[in-house]
Amino acid sequence: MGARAVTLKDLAASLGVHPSTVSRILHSDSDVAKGAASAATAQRVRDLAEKLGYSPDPQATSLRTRRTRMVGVIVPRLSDLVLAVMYEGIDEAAAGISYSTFVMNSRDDPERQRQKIETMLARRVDGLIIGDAHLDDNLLAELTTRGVPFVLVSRRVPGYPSATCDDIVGGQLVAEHLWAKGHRDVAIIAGESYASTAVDRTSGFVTRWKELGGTIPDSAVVWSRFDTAGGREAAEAILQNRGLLPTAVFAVNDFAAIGAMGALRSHGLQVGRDVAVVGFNDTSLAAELPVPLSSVHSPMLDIGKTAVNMLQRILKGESVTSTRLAPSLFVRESSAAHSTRRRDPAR
Amino acid sequence: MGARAVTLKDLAASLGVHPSTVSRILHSDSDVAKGAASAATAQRVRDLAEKLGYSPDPQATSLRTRRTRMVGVIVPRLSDLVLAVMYEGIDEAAAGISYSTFVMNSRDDPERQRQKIETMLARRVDGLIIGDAHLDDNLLAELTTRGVPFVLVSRRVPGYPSATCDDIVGGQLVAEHLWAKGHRDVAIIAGESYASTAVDRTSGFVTRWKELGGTIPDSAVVWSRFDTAGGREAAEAILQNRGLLPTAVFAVNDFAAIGAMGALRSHGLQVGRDVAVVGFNDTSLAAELPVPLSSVHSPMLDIGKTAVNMLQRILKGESVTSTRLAPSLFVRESSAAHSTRRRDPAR
DNA sequence: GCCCCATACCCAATCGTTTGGGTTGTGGCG
DNA sequence: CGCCACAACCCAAACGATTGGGTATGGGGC
Repeated sequence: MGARAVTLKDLAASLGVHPSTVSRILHSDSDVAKGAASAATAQRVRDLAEKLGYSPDPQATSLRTRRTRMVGVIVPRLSDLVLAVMYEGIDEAAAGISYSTFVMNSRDDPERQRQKIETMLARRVDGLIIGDAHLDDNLLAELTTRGVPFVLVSRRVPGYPSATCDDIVGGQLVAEHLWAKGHRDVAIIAGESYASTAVDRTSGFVTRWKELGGTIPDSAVVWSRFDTAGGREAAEAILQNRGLLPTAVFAVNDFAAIGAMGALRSHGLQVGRDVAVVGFNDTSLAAELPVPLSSVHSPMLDIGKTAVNMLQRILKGESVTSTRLAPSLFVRESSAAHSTRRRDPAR
Repeated sequence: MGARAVTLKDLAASLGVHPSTVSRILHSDSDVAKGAASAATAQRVRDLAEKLGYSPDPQATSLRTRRTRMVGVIVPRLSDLVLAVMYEGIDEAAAGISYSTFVMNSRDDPERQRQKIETMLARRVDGLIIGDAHLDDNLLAELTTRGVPFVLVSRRVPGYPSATCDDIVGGQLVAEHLWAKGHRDVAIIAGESYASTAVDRTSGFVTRWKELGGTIPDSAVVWSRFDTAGGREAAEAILQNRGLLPTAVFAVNDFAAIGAMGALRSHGLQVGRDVAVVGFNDTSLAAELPVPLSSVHSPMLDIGKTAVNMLQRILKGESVTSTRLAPSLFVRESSAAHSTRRRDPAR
């Protein structure tokens, strides 16, 4: 780097005061560091710091204070739009309280997950935001016993603090919508069973569906990957099952929904007329697709910001409770029509 | 954090040697730190370090060595799939040489861009990878005079080291493809004029098109945002222009292409039959869309990795030359058909 | 027997900040 | 006039690692 950065000592030397005095002055949030320096001196110090563009060395500060003001964020994939947006919320909120964030991709692989967490801890992050929690792993228990502060985001795991969308309610909204549109035969592309998002959205849907008087066979719930290819495969599986013939498909993720739309179209079905499709997350793409996709909006930015707030409180030693933010359904062309097709096993 | 981390001094004390000895042993990549310690001692040290899970404090190390092994990455938006994938490449390559990366979003806003760069420099990153370079800004010149090491990624600016796709060739590929399919009236959704990706892809297309004997009026080149909504608006503008009536549309970005497909469909045109559409980047979505989208594949992961390699060489003081990685065209249903529609001004 | 030279270490300064504890000097009060 | 409080500073020891120098010890060569 070009010019040697200006240090506290430099400032102190050129003003003829002691570094510690400069430190105290620059630190005090009050206008005058009470007891540390005269108002005049304080002003001189601040002026010079400003003029020379002094910025404290975070490494030195961290070394002394034992806090890095860095948080580690771990997500399945950053190229998953949903997590990318949450991360934007996280980063924005973190920047607002002058924290910096490290992100890493775990690809939802438990081993990689541990490894990434270790490298973040080796970097001495103050805490973690975990976006790839698995329901069936004891990683979180280990972190707790090691005393690592963390919050979950996107996915929840009972017993640990999390900021998520209320996925159960989200699933219910879809159930109510499809029921109201006259659908009685539905299938669910349910996502990965280790993710609470998938489980909750599915169970929310199924529970409400049954409350409304509907039935839904186990074979109508297809677990899948969250991406487009996964959605396509799941839809193929559904179409293969001659006993089903759903008039509507609920995919717990927009990308899976897009894949499903592709598969349905390949089978000569027109989405929005022959079959309804509803996704989840209301990613920016949903409204803009050739056939606009109905989707449950989850407040991804806010979820990210909430996670940061929670982590901040945990770092302060306060206790927090998990937050579930309210989703809302956006009905678009893919599921706007009333169901006309009746069950027709002879098709 | 729970247990106090174990330090060099701890290791030294419990083995009865001096911290500096431990440091030298743990440092030497060779089996024995030559001249520093006996093989036996070295082994004892390494064993204990392993057993106690010693990991050096990066803050302390950085303070002393004046290098943080962190690189700052700045992108327009991480929720832009293209940059997200490049970032994955960057992060992977960086992790491979035990560097960590900070990412920040500039939203392509020059002020925000500067501000984010300043906070990265305040964090004392060793270098920058810049993914949102504007052709018309002198930020890069400033960084150069300040002696900040950086490389550009995704977008290039003449005179600065960059790792990009060869966008000119990419544009040419599309021109050749559409020409071969019999199209003679085309429109371009050109992207943001401050981004080399947009400019190069467009000029590559136009140049080749003219070489092939085609003509393309200025009004057929519509500058736009890179996202879905931008593509939709641009397509609307093209359709509004009664003088055009293109049989094919080239969008310099897949998301813009998706938006355009939506607009075309709203106007009763069937993509792949009535009008061809070609995108750029070959994002994971392209192949999976209801109407699979032809797209120019750009090796995003490799671009990211290349950028890291280049930065590493710059940090070592070596000189580097910009790299342009070869694109390749994937033809899919959206542009597979031969053009049948002839110019029909009376439509 | 003496000198020299590896070998195997130890010492201490240093990176830039923070922070608990001095140390002056001045003014006010009784 | 003596004392005390207070303002306005200074001092020095950390934090954990690195690194350019020492310094004992022992063995080999002559």
